[in-house]
Amino acid sequence: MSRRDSVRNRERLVTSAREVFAEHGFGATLDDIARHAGLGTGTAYRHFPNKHAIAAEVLRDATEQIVVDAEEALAIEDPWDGLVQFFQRTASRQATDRGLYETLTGQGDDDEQARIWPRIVASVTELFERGQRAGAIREDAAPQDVAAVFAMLGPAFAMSRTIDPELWRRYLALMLDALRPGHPPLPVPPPPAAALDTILRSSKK
Amino acid sequence: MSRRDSVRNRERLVTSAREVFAEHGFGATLDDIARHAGLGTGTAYRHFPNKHAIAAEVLRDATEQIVVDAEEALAIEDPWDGLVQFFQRTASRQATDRGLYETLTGQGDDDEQARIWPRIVASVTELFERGQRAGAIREDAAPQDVAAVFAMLGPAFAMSRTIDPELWRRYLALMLDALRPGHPPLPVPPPPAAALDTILRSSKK
DNA sequence: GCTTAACGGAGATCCGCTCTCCGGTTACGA
DNA sequence: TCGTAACCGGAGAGCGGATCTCCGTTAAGC
Repeated sequence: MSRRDSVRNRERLVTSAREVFAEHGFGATLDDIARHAGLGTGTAYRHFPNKHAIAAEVLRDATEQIVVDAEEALAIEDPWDGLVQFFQRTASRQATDRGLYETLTGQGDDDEQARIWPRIVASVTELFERGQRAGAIREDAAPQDVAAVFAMLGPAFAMSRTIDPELWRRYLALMLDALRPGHPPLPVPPPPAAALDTILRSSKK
Repeated sequence: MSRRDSVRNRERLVTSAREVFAEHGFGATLDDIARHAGLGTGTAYRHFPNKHAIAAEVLRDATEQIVVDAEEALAIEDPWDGLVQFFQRTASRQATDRGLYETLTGQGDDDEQARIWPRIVASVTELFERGQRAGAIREDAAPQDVAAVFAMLGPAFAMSRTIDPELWRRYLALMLDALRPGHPPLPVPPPPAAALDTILRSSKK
């Protein structure tokens, strides 16, 4: 049987990783995580072969929540309200969890992004098209634009971190206003749906 | 007197730097620039003590253009048309010049940003407030939001690079629609004007 | 042609991150 | 209570990527 301290330290590491990734993003070091947990690096590497392994464990919960957000949004009768709730909840999570933003956005753990992405896309597309059929969303927008909106919120999250934790709500509201009907037609067609996965990976080298 | 080949090589380096910074951003290496110019690293370091020095020379022209854009926009009678032209021209420059975006956004050369920033802010504030007085811009927007909009366009520029060079126009149009009057009030006040310089530095460590 | 400034690029140096190794410590069973 | 296996900690080896130097070679200018 395994020792009590070993079990306890593993938990501490996971908790620490959650906090460190949230605050400093995926660029954080396993050493950082260990130190933040009050443990040595050796201990960290005994429990997890590398950063990827511990990240996988931490990220799964966070990304899974996004899917839940989308499903809960679909349960709301009013299509626009549903979309707004989805955006707000999901954005709120990303505003306080830099690692989550990076993962969804293709700047973090590729495997986890690949795993969760199709499921998010499926739900969001449904949510979006429902809103569009109901006339709550402008005709010339496309589901792909949702991904773009989240990508563009990234800098807003960064500003929130240094200026005012709630600032991102202002810019999300701005984007939502733009998605309403009653605007002149958009000048360029949306990116092809097939490019959806590439959309956010773009900032990569 | 200095040798002709020396003069020629210096020019080649500057041209090369312009191209390399535009394509790969400020993270590019002096070695990269030298190789792209078809010259050796030693040559690069003889002409410029470090990356900062050559960047300063290259960036000045590019940032200066932004100021010109703003002034030209002020010369247009219709306040809204002026603002749109400013956004389109300046965004167009940034879409094709990654180094320029990074500089304006505080992810590149800090000195050059500090140098040009006040002048851009002055012009843009005037441009923006003129539009607002004319009722072309929603009441609850603020000049600071312009900086935020440019920050948020960053991911759109990245997408343009990999998907379609003109794609950023779609998302700029989206943001401009949102700046028009006739929307529900924004939920959070704009960042303080004093935070303007910090706004974009946010993505930094 | 000769002198000498300028060139080129291999490699020294630095830096930050990843991961290992092993002496010291501690939990747990007998 | 004691012995031992399991676990801990953190110094530092290894690695990769960037910056910058050094010096033998090249060619411009007279």
